[in-house]
Amino acid sequence: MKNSGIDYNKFKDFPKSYDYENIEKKIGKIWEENEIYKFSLDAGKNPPRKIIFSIDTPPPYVSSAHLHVGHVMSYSQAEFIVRYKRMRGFNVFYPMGFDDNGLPTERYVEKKYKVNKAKITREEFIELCLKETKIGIETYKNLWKSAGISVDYSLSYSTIDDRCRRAAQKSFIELFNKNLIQRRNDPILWCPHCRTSLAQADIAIEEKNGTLYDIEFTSSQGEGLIISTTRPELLGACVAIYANPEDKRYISLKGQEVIVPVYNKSVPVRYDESVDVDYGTGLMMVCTWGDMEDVRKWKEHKLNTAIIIDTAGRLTQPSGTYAGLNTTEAKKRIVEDLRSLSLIKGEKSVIQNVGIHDRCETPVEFIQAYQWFIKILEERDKFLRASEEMNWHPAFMKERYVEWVNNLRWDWNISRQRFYGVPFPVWYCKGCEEVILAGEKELPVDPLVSNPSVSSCPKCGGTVFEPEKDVMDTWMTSSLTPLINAGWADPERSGNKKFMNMVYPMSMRPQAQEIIRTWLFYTVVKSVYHTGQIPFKEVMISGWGLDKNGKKMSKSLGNFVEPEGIITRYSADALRYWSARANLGQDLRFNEEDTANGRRLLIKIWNSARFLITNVDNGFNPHEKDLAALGLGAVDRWVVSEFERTLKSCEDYMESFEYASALKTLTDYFYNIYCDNYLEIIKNVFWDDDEKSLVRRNKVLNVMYFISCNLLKTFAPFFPFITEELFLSFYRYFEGGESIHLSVWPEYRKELEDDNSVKIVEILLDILSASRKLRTNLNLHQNHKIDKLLIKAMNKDYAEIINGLGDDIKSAARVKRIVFSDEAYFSTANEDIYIGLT
RNA sequence: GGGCGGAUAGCUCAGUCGGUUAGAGCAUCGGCUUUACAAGCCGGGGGUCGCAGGUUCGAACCCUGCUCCGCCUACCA
Repeated sequence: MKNSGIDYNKFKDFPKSYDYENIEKKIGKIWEENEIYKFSLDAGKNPPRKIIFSIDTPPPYVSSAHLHVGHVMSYSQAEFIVRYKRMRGFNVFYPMGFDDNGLPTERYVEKKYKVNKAKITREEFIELCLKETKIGIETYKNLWKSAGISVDYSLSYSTIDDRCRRAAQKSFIELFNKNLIQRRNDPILWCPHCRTSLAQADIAIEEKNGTLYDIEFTSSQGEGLIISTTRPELLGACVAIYANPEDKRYISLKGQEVIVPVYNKSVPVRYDESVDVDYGTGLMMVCTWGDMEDVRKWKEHKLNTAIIIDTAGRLTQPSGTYAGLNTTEAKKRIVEDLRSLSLIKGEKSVIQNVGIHDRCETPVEFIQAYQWFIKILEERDKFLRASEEMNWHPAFMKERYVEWVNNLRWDWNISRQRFYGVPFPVWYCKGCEEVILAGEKELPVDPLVSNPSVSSCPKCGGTVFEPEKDVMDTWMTSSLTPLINAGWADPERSGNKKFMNMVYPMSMRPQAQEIIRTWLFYTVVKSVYHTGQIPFKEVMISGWGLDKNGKKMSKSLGNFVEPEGIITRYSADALRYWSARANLGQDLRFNEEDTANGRRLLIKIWNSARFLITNVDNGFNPHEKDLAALGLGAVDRWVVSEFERTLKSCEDYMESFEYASALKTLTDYFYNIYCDNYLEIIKNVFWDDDEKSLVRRNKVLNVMYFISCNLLKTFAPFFPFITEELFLSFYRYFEGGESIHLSVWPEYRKELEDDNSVKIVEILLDILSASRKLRTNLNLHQNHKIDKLLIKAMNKDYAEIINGLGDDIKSAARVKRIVFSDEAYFSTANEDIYIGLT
């Protein structure tokens, strides 16, 4: 690049301190104004970016109030890799979505406005949701921008927008046509608080303290039978008594009926191997339905049905006097009644594992209703095979996925009896219940406001249609993010198979560990079903940000650290430094000290660059000659050689997503080799004005430029702000280009590795280290110039090397002369070399 | 009950293929301020690598068992 127009004088005024607060704001603006991260299919002439690297980034859900540094950690860790890939010449496709439909948003709005589903109209509710969605998106964007997340925000999608609704509905129709979706009247998981059905993935397990009651039933022959249960309120729903077929105590009950207390109804005795002989009395009551096991027995043994709980979790008429009570109240009442009948024969405290709805923590019940299911149980193998085709980082995270798939119990129920979600593109014929689907061109459609395109039922000719009122599970949409990003359901892209093939399967899916069973799994399901392909090639799973005591940060615990304050006090780059300290997939405690360390590193980077910038001479041109052609001294070759090794190792780490080790390698080099040794050894050349120093100065400047510029580039994925600022205010004049983040990653040049220089400089470093120790022992200032450095070298080769390094040793040890002398008494790390100072 | 991860210096964490005396940062202690940086530099001290066995010439690392912490999962009602 031509550099005759450079104003070298302004380099002399380079700011002494790094004003991160203002500079980060300024750089953020520059990126935005110049659209540095904008995706374009034909992006980049220099360098040409032919291969697309596409990222399926998590769309955060609307409630932005819960954001903490752990989120920044997760997004940053993925972003280190993205920035690295961008500098490696990939055309980065990095869209950001916002997950703002479905129950999470509804829950958030319910809490914030203290409303509930029963007391608000659908329209009012949706309006509030849309309002909060907008606020949430803005808050998120601002935070991600201030954290330096280099997404192309013009590619944003929101899971409630037309595009996403179209995709979700298209997915439904396609799966329906492939016979992978069906509507069934099944017992399902139900949240009495949200009054909606749920899928297995929406359930969390919570340990609760409960009571195990021993209740006396009566056999048809009048014999008392003790049965232990934690749910006496379900007595009215009891449809059978079970024993283990091996249990001799109860063989005689075979064929008998048992009288359920309070209700005085007869239920049959059945046998099943799943009954634990040693639990309680070995007798078990089975209800409609207390848990999944009840459901299984009900199905397999075709038991009677006695439903006594309604959609609000209240007992119904068949429960008799308990009708209208919720389960907790009913339990209390029925226990009182049993007690007065002397039928409670014992009780003890137990810890139960109760399934709760993960959004509202209400214990789930089982009810029966027509629901839409996506078949997943019979296709497990496909989903397991898909996991083999993806590269998992870290590898052990795959196990969690495999475990989940192996433990699936239910097909995926996608029906939700809620308001704010994507509607099913479905009507039912009133005459024959035939399912009428919307046409693909009509999408997105809301059957509550539109009519089907057919005027009569193709099956029975009926002309009256009922719209499906339920909405789809929010994961029905977010499971499509790779396809949404690829324009799979976009009419304007429909002719452009080429684009889809370029970005899909996505190159990388970064995400947090807790949504492996939901987002990751469901995305695999959809991809396999729709395209027969895996959705992405690389899976990158981050750990959690923990608080100081090792607890997961969460709003409810009140232990979360807000990123904004940290960014203000320490800078976004410093927060990213903390994020880079955890190995991928490992949880990391948040420690303000670490961000302070990050800030120290940034300041050091600033100052070391400043040392170069303020010392370049007018007309300085680092590209005049190749480094190798400058006739460098041993120390220069050493620092370059070590850099090349560092670069190689950094690259290898980044390629395997081990950003933490990459950064560690870089900072070790930067501190120990470049700053503390190289700069300390050579800095004399800027103080002395003798002929020798002047000649040396030019070489040193070239070396400093080479190292610091390349090091800056390798730091850029981690610290995008400070590296950009330094690039724009200095290096750009020699490198060209408009952003360090669009510049080319340094080329590893093996020919610059120089083992000989490393060996030679090791001797210098041994002497330097010993002289520093000696100065400390003598209470001498490290820079205080001393007259003589005494050296005793008990090996001829060493003496020769030391002679050759004379100027550098004098410079490094801050001495005027080197004298070989047997009076050198102070040992160095090299047992054949001793030194002394006089 | 099953699965996964973790336990290394006072604290937060590295530790690659099993290989010299187990590392870093912070903290701590001592020293040093005109000459990139005191938000700095130089130096020191600090470890039974969770416990117990085993394999090996050699183990923080591999094997077995156990303890504690975290997460996921499960039908002891």
